[in-house]
Amino acid sequence: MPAKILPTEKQNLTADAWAEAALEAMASGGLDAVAVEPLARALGVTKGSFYWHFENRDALVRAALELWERHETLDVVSGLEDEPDPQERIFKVFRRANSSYRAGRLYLALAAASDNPIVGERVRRVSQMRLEYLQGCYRGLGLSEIDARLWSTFAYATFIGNQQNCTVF
Amino acid sequence: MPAKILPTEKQNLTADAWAEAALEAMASGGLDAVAVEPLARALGVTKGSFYWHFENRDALVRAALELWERHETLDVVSGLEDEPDPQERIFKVFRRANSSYRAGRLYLALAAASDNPIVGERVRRVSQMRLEYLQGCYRGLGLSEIDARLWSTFAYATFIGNQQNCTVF
DNA sequence: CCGTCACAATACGGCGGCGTATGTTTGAAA
DNA sequence: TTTCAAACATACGCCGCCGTATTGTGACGG
Repeated sequence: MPAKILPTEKQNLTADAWAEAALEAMASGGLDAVAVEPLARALGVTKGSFYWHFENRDALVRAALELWERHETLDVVSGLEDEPDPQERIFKVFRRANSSYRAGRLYLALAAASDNPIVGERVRRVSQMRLEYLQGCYRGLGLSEIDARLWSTFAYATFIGNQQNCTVF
Repeated sequence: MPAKILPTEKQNLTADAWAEAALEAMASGGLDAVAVEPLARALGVTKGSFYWHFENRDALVRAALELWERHETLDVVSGLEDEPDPQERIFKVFRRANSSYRAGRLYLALAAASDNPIVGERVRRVSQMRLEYLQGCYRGLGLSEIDARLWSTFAYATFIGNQQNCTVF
């Protein structure tokens, strides 16, 4: 949210605001909760506004996923380039990823909707980027390629499972 | 499916058949895919049949969840009472649970829909039963109460995360 | 042969979301 | 001031699902 400071108090909606609201809905109600009219009501506008910003509902889903992918990659990996120690990187990246309850619910909803081709492609890409990053950290610890792959997938699976259990309970 | 062998080839639908179809739909399309009319089409009947067997859609969801709970408890735990070795029990229970791809998708869909009170209650109960069973196994290995709890949750989280990754990829 | 009962088909009204077509406001440039 | 386009509102038709009410049908006991 760039938060443009402009004279008008009543801000016009941006496409990113819609995408953000779509993520919010997806986190709390799954992919099917990304519906135009309920979102419009939540944003205090009508869908006449929506169809100016987007072509249709699928375009909104795509935009939301792109936003999510950016958040997942930038917000987690950024700020770790100046951290030289791989062990410290692993700690920090898990701590950072575990901080948000919403992120867990979001990933769970997206994983459950991964049969949808639009969602599935993005989810697989994000998962692979996470795994490759982790694998790089373990390689930095001196592990072989195979061992790094083993331990990263192991650690990631434990993380995902714990996250899923936390959102269920 | 008791598979009643009766003269009539054209079998009448039972409530369990509807519940089984509901589970099938849930596994491949989430909770919202449990819709009366699409299920009726899939079963080759009309919804006029459905509303004779069930009060409404929620009743179907409840029946499907009960069926799922029975499968999860009976199909996994049954046949392990004659296995005395806890280590062997842990092996077998994980192997058995990992056998079905559909079960993974089902649990993922249910976990994603656990904000629904009907679903959430059942999911939490099943998860706890699984955890307690695992904890019992680890206790049987000689671990203390605390250690057994630690290792069982750890193992279960790894299992769940790996299962989720497998359904995504 | 006839009721009747389990099971299913048909028909209907309602609701909510999608997308479109067309107004209406507003800010800023010309 | 006029003009124009961005941003939103309004109104409409369509479709899919829910639930109800009513009717239909095949099997079985009497």
